Amino acid sequence: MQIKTPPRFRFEQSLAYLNRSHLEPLHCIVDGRILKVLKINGQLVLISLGVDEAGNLQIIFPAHQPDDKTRHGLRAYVHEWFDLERDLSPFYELAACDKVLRDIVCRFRGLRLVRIPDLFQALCWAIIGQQINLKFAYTLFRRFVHSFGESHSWQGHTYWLFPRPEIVAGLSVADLVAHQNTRRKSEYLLGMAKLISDGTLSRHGLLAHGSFSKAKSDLLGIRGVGDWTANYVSMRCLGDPEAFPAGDVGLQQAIKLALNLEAKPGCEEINKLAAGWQGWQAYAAVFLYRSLI
DNA sequence: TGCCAGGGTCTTT
DNA sequence: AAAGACCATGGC
Repeated sequence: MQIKTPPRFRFEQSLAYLNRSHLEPLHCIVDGRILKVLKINGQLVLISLGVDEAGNLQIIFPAHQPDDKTRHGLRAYVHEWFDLERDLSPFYELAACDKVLRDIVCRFRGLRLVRIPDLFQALCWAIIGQQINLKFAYTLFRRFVHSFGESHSWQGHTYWLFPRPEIVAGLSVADLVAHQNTRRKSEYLLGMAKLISDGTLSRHGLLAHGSFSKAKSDLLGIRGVGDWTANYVSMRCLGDPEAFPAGDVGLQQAIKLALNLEAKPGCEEINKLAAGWQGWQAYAAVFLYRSLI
């Protein structure tokens, strides 16, 4: 199966982002291809995703050939996963004259906003990652997936699906604290799982008003979701191009390196720089994150 | 070893 | 509204 790619797309750039931690539990990368199990419309499918000679995305099914409906859903998933439907020309124009972005965008040309289509997964990843270093965040995230997710083995390798909110909603705070989550974060994760499993919170519901700012304010109403998390989820899950987690220490670090500053810039200074990124703040963040790998 | 890490809530002023 | 206390644990 083939998926035509848009201009300004280089699979390897997004691949490098996806390959930044060997603790990543939801996919593995072998010989430039992503191996991952997905559940599309209730159908399990193992995919191997890479690029063909023409530079288009190519999906191979190592296990079972899916039916047409599943293929259709998979196509939509990949479009969203790599943000293929966005025309990035305005961003590249903007970045070419920006002192922070110019060099970085040149170095990582072709990178896309790699999205986390599943809202529950995006929220959990953000919450687990709050206030701890990225390596520890991956450790906790992996432990969470391996403990409560669904596994499928094929040819000696085990593939994992992210835990369903109904499963997590049935856990206790103690279950999550035992995994070295803080008590607070455990409460947040359980609360989130309950909101999603009882239907109060959904990705569709967040986007129903067609307004990203409404979605962001709805997210902010959830316990455990502050400015950083609301922006992170708006960016990675909802695809809001203007979402920008300004307080992020990683972004601060990236800007410090890009401008060769002596100290990390504060929120105020970052917002001043970001004023020139209107409409493309999320892409600025994506390239800044990428520069740290 | 002490500071830092892809923050957030709750309380106090 | 703004500032401070507290959370709490691994990484380096």
